[in-house]
Amino acid sequence: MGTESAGTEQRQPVMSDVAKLAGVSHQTVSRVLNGAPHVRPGTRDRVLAAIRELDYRPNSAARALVTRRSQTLGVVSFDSTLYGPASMLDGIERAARSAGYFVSVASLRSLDGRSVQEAVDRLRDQGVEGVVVIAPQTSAVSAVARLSSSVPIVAVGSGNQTRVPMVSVGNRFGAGEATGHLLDLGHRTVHHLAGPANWVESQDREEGWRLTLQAAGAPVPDVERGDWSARSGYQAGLRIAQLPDVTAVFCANDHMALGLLRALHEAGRSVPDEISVVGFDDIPEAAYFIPPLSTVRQDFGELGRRALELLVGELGSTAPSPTHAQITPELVLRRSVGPALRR
Amino acid sequence: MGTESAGTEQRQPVMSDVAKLAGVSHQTVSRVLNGAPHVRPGTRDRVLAAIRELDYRPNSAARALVTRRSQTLGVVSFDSTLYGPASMLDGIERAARSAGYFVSVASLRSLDGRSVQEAVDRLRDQGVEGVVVIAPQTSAVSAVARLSSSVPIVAVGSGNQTRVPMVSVGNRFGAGEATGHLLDLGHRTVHHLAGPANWVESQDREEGWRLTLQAAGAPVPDVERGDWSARSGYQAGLRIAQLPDVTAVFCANDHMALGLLRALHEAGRSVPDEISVVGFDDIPEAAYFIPPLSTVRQDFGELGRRALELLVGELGSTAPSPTHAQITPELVLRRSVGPALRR
DNA sequence: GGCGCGGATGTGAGCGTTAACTTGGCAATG
DNA sequence: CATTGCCAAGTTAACGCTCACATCCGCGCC
Repeated sequence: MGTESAGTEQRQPVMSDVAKLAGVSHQTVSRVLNGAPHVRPGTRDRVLAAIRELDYRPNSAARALVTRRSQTLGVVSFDSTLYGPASMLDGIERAARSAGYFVSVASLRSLDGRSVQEAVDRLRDQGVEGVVVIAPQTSAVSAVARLSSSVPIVAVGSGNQTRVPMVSVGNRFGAGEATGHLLDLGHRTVHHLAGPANWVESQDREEGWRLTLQAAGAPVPDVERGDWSARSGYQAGLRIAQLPDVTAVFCANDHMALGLLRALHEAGRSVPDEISVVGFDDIPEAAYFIPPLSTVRQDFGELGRRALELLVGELGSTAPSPTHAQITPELVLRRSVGPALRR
Repeated sequence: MGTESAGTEQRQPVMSDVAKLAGVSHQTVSRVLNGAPHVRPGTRDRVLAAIRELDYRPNSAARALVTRRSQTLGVVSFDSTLYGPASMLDGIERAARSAGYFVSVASLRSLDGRSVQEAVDRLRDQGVEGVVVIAPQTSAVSAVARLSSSVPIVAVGSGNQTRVPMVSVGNRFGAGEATGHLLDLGHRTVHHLAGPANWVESQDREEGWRLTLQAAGAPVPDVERGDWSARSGYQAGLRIAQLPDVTAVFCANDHMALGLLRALHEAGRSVPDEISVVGFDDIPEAAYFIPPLSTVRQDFGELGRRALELLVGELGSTAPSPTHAQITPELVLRRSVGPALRR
């Protein structure tokens, strides 16, 4: 008459249920589950059959408790709505899965260090074994650097911080390629529509642009600045369209380039005949802008994968080696660039 | 001389360490942690001080083991690189956090039912308390419906499946609004650039378009079909540009509309003078297409939030009530539409 | 002034698993 | 034929927490 009286109780089967059914001890079931040696094939088969029959699932909490390993990694992401972060998250998840890990996410509300610390703590409380931080703002990066945490952390996408292992894109290189190409086409100089000043990515791309101009002895125009959005690109574009001597613009990302293209279009300045435009990222839509946008391609998925690889390596060894992997971006030429006409 | 000899051992503090330091029993610590009543303020303070001093963190695995609650929800997502899924994921995560849950993600490799089952199982093995499935393909939706799972599931974004609680967008309504508006402007009929045939979203939008045309007694042209990408929109656009009598096109999403706009531009067919175009989604860039795209806005973040709300409700009650919430999209007018000229 | 009562705290068991031993065999060895 | 050694299991004890219950204390009551 107890609560267990009904034969078909709701209770999930546990290891000892399987053991009983297979006529072995629970430890043998554990051995089978973990692929431990010294189990006779026949025994193994009986256990596996029992597992199937009961539809037994090991309890991950119990396992985590005793092994002290949760098989879970955390990802801290700033604005996972953007194409870049979303792609990285995707890459990380796929890589994590094939490495046998689960992925738990935590979005940041704001960019300050406290928010990063909070997110990492949250993940840590959940018991993640390691954390990937996708937080390209300088403030966040330095926050990560001074993070007090017992779990391994790797940062992704940016920065030259040395204390934290990191995988990043050759932003300076990519910016240099874009700028250099425009100069080679005969443009006297190249204007720059930069990203937010507090993003490492912005800073690096701007630096790559500036250094290339200086190396070529070209004048360095004032920088226009946006916030990565098409809207901000449009507004900057309205200003740029007023400048009489602009013949080439390098944009820090494709979305702003989209806005710029529209502003130039409305101002009646033809791209690429009057003005050449190059973006950064190579989002899937870039090839379908009007005109198709030349841009610097970066492989976000690969970025995520490499970050995870780094993190898993970190987990294996006890040495917190501050590695710094880098991915090389690639200039993709489309119709938005052309030779300088007036000169 | 034992391994514990060093005063500064690595071992994470546990509840009994806190208890010892505070001069109470572990149970009292537990009470403080869980906000249980019957703890004297002074005692509480001593415990809190001890917790702070040791930087104690409760072990979530141990707690999950005994409470049988992991405080974790799972999200199954198809292509979290796309704007829609990424935004929903973001909305879900934020909502989950404020409801006190962690979020674990699992991306699908392919669309078939097996893959969905696999992802849900994976999450379940991890011990999630509930699952949100963002899987708009018909195959996935029906897979969810017949999913054998002990955890509550809600689907998001699509479908008219009754067995599973779901929150979706009024796709038919939105499509009808768009189509109706174009007809009101005097267009004899409206062409449709549809999404993949196996997506519920495509089907619903197509149906909304078709019904509106029929209700208005307008002829129903053959449907062009893409795969949501700008590339496919461009290719369809090249075909559409050949058709002499097209004056209005309703696209199943904004990305395809972008491709369409470029194809029309290249073919020398002016938008909106010759052809009006309406998209669906209102991605942030839509306002910066050339020309700015009229589209049907859907609030993905809200969608995610509502899905989570539904799931949490499901968790509370034992009754698996198949609710079906719906979000109403909104037509946003921009310069890509105009009155029909020839008539 | 003994009694009951409820607030504050302690005790012990158990969640489901793995780790570390222990125990039986049986074949190879001297 | 006793001894070693290894394979194939079983037994027991954690892991760190919460739950149910037991205990202690001081107070108001008749």
